[in-house]
Amino acid sequence: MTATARSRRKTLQVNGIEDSPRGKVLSAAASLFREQGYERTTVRDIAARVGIQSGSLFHHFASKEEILKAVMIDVIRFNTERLQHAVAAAPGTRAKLRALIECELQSIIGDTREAMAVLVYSWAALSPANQKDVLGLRSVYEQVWLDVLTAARKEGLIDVEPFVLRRLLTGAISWSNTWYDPQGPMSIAQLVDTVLGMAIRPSKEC
Amino acid sequence: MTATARSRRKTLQVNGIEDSPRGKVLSAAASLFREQGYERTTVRDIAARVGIQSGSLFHHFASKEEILKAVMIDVIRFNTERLQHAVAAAPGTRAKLRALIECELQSIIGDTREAMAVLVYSWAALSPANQKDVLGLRSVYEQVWLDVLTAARKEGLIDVEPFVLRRLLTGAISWSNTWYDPQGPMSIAQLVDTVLGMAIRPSKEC
DNA sequence: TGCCAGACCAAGCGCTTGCTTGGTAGTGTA
DNA sequence: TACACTACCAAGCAAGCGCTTGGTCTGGCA
Repeated sequence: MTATARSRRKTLQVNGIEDSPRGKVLSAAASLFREQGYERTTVRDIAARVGIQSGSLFHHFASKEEILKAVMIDVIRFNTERLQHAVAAAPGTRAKLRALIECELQSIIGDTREAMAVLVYSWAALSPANQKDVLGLRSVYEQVWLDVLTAARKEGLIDVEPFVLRRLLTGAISWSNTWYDPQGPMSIAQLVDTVLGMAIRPSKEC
Repeated sequence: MTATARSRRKTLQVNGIEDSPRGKVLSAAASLFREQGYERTTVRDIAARVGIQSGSLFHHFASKEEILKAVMIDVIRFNTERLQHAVAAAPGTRAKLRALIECELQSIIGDTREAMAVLVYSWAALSPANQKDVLGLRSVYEQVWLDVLTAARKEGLIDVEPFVLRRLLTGAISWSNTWYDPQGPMSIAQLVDTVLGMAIRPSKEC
């Protein structure tokens, strides 16, 4: 890609990260962290993918862990915003629930796939203090889910305690990044419906 | 613990691993890999927990990765056997399905919790050749699941394609090791029923 | 009693790691 | 022209890593 072409595409990259020098580092780091894990990825790997020297990374980030944290924060912010919009736009509780599932699947197997995998698999690499910071943002995201699930329960749409259901769905959905193939025979919409079918109270489906 | 007490408990430890010198290393390694991840755990950490020098580890294992591989293989063998027995003992397809879920939850939040977490989170640390070896064993385990799910579908007990359902359940179940607390308000039996309720065809529950 | 094999120690090698340092090129502003 | 600022390079340091080496101790068997 030429420098001109690169500077023209200036808003969002593959995973909701800007095309600034900083953004390019985050984008490269997210891919590498996903491919090899955080610890197996060296700062030299990241620098090489960006096309700079390893020392130059520290002009943009104070430490390797700051890069990891920034990847996580960016992807949570991006996905929280998307989730909130999708829920606001959906007409009823059932539609809101479907929107949540669709949104989260989109995050995990679609545009923010790389960074989301990092969030799950490299969590333990963050220091406790940084974990706490990231969890704070994460809880906003989770609250959107819990509000809808609580409403769904009041309406008798679901049978299971919202906290428990949310956690089972988190697992089912996030695991899909290990197997789901967008080019495969199953469409995302089909997968959304399947997951929705698992979540919703049996009798409401008859 | 005295040496006498240790040698008396001679068969299985916390995670289905023997109480030989080799077994003690595997047991310590499983805990540490789970607590800190594979890469962040040094051979010195493992040796210290066992109470030997780091170099002495290499009298029992050729490399650090061999330790990881051995942890994975042992836990898969142990759980495959348990799964097979549980399925054989269950009377009908519905009972077999319930047994599968119960067994897997037991593996993940019960006795082999540590090693199972390692299996999920440190997978990428294995070389491709070792991944292939471990996958070979894993496929035996998965086949037990698929056989039951295929039968369940023929009987109209489930609605979803076995492959897809298995993967959604894998995620939902394995994620529970991040949140389920055996001392908490929810019993394992309740959790099993909840998961079973999600798997089984809606109309069959009415 | 002599011997051997398994289990372990003490020391350290060679390499990679995250990160620091001192300096340079290019750009915008006054 | 002078200055400031951002982005970057080239070189390398100190620490920590997986693993090796040569040797010691001990229990069991011939």
